[in-house]
Amino acid sequence: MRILQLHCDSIEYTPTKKEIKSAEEIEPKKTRIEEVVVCFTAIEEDDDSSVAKNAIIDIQKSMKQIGCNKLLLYPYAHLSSNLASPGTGLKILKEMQESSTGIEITHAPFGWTKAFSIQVKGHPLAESSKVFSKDSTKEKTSTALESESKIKSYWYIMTPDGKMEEIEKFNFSNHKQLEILAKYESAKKRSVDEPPPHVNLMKKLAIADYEPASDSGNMRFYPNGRLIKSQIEQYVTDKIRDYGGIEVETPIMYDSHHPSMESYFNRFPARQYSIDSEGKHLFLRFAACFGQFLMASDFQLSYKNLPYKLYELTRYSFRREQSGELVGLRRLRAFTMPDCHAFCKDMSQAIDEFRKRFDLSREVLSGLGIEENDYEMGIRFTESFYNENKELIKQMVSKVGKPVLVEMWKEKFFYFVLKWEFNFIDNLGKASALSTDQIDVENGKRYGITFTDEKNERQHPIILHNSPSGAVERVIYALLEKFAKQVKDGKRPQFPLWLAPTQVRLIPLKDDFLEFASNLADKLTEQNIRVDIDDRNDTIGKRIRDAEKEWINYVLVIGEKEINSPSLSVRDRTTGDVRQLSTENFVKEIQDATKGKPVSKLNSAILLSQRPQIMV
RNA sequence: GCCUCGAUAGCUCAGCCUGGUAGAGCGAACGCCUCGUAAGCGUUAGGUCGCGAGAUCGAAUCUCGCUCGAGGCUCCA
Repeated sequence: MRILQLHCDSIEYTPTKKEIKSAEEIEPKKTRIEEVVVCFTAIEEDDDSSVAKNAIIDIQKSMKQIGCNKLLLYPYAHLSSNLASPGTGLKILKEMQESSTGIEITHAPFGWTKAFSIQVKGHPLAESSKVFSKDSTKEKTSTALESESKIKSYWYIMTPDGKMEEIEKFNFSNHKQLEILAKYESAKKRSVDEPPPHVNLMKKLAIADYEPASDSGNMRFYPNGRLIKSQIEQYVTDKIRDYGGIEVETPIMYDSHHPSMESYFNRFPARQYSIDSEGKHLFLRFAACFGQFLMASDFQLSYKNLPYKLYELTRYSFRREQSGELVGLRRLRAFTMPDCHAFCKDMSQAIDEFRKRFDLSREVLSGLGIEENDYEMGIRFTESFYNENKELIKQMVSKVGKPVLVEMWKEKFFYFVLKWEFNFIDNLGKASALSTDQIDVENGKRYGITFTDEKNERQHPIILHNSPSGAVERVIYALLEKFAKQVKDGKRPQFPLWLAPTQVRLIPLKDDFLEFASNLADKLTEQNIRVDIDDRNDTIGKRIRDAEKEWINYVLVIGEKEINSPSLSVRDRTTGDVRQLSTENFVKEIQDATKGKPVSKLNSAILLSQRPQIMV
């Protein structure tokens, strides 16, 4: 709230014209007041009753000082560029008027254009300006964020045979990773004094980097990173569409005063980015839920259409995580999230679908190169859901084939009754969720999503929220952390061939062989193989070393021998050996290794001499 | 948000403790070399030492403030 306070001999104002629809209903007549303090007042966004009270107390104090007993509150928008909505403005103005004591107080009409003339006294205390804001600098937190810390959870380990053991009594000696997850989630543990290894790798492999000109947690992706990310995005999208997901695209920002948003806000514990635009208070989505639910609520759904699966790959979702929580590609403020919702007619259908998505998620992770022993499962449910669906839960745990972490809530705190996630455990013992799915029993109603059932009655669907891979950036993080671990164990890490930015590098020994190499490159490119040519004027050893540093799987030196022979000399990075292969067999080997995965063209100049160095 | 640490060439870093003309390697440009499976050689260019103040004859170096970044904590439904 901003106030310009003037001690006046007199003020005279005349309302001339309504400025806004919600202007006060008054008789526009000339008003004159003598010996008065006039407060030109702008009520700003975030002002509330406490601000009104503080302001009036402060004004009364100064009025006492100058010995004046008459106050005119004069709504004056021009003091601020961050005004509250007219409704709030008027409400707070009235609150100020009502909470005053022992003075004569009036206000000039709100929402009117007014003409005024004023005579200000000339003493030192006659003019002052004041700014009031909420006393606490405390951030607005959603009720979900606040209640999160109050949740009462019971922690168990469930073994593949379906037995639940209290976490304190479980013998973790053969389940070190699960122990880390359990300790990580249920208690707090451990201080690490080094940056996670993937941060260095993401720079050295020219995948991604921090962007100092943006907000923290908003990364830049270099050509290599863009290609890898794009391949993962395409793969996950293909898998979800095979499963039956229907891809859509929805806006990334929403009006926080939209009725469906306001209540969801309070059920989803995330901090948001806000954008003010033309009086609207917008926020950047922190999930794809909004868009898909709003869309689905406009669809005319029959039980015959269900389960109906909507899918969106959000580039991006935004969560304003606390600055200290951000780490490399593990935790970001802007991230790409495949999000697939299934609208189901009843719990039985939801559970059937839930099973399918569980299998889908395991398959997707495996296709990405993240295997079962790379992650640990966590499963969370309400006590009542567990009692009614023990078989489902036991079957899922048995499928994983190893003990899983269980969190059980006495009552429903969130909008879901069951949730599971696969957690990747990194080199520093940090757990982060990849795939996840939830059974949501609230949002169908909240968003007014309905379908017509067999009896021609309107019902709200149960909604599943699945991300079969988790955030794409986080998948890259998991892969890089896995690679770092392999390096530590003395192994040579390797991107799955379908993710490698360059799959084949040709090294012509001399310029004379460049043409041959180009022709070969064209041939391989036609077969959807990503091939480039190191035509730089460096020794053969140097160029092979550079290819090694880029983790390129196949290196082919092109010299006299190759030109005069039908076979290629293929240096295979996994072994370091050179093999003689015909072009056909070489192509086949690559196509077999990348079968069923998306293809993408090289995302850099084919000649290395034409590429800038990305020094990171 | 709290604590700790950091900021010097395009990149990685040395120099700072103990104040006195700004250093290396990599990379880049140019030239030599035309090479057979993890680093060939030479020359050159490239810096407002994050910003601001203080003390000093003199500051990359000491002191204070600020900005930005990173890690940890908290957090991660």
